[in-house]
Amino acid sequence: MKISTRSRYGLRLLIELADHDNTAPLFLSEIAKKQQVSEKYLSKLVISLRSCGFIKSVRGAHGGYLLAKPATEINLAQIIACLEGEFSFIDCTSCPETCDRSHDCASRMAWVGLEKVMKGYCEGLTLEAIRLNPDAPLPL
Amino acid sequence: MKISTRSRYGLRLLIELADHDNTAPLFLSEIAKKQQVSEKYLSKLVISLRSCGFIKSVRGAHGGYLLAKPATEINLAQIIACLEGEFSFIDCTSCPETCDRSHDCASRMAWVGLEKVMKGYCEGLTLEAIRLNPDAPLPL
DNA sequence: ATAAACACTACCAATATAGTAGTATTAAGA
DNA sequence: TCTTAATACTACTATATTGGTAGTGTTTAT
Repeated sequence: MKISTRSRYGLRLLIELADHDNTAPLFLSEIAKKQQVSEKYLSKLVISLRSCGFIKSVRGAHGGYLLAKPATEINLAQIIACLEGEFSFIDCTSCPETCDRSHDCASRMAWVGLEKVMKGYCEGLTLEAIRLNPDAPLPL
Repeated sequence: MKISTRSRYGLRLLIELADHDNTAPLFLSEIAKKQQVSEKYLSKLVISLRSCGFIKSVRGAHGGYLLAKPATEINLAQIIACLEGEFSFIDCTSCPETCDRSHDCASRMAWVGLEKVMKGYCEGLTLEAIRLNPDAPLPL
């Protein structure tokens, strides 16, 4: 039940972009260096982030990446959904057919509730709020 | 970020025990059959569940398993911690040393908050409450 | 033209998860 | 006391996921 490095690195990358003056693009090489992460690996993440509409890229020399929309309009639930494929803690919550006991499963109820709580928190937390690093991590 | 089958099966097994009259032990073979899961696989889970003090076993013929304490005194956070090894969504929350940027990491705050919310929910949900299948968090 | 940057595809390695096999131990009951 | 039904334990294998690399193609400022 660990969050993957995709989400971890991806969020950090977005924070980096949000922190940066958004008029000029940021090189991936620069982000990679600053975060001490493989540029090649990040280059796979940005494809997802771009297709989800969080960032836009500038190709060619002096290219790079910038946020495609204000950090106030991106929330953690969206970022996770983008990088993990979907926001789901267990398959039978979104797709009851994956298990034939879904119709009457006490344990499923617990998982559905947990996922709901997680989603609520993440939807309420914007990239901007994360970036500003509130010393109290505002629980729901 | 999926919950593992260990936790899923483990929770279902505990519910089975909680549903059962706790004076006589339940065979693992019976639980496995009822849940249509490999008995061998369950036999590994019960070792963890027993060492965490949730269940007790009766060896020999007519043996089996029963709850070691009331279902009201076991909560979901404990069950997850038992079966996943620990209740942790990301390593740097409980152990900042795993990452050298922990001291000032905006993204870490977000994960700490998420984990806190998850833990809060799970600690508040007892096995008994799960078993009783509250109509609360139930969309199918 | 050249070099700097992203875009894309394919692959490999490491780890974690899921599941199996087989043996040892315990205890009820004939 | 022998047999049988059950848990206890150790070791192994298979599969899936994750993390990461390699290499080539494309775009564009200079």
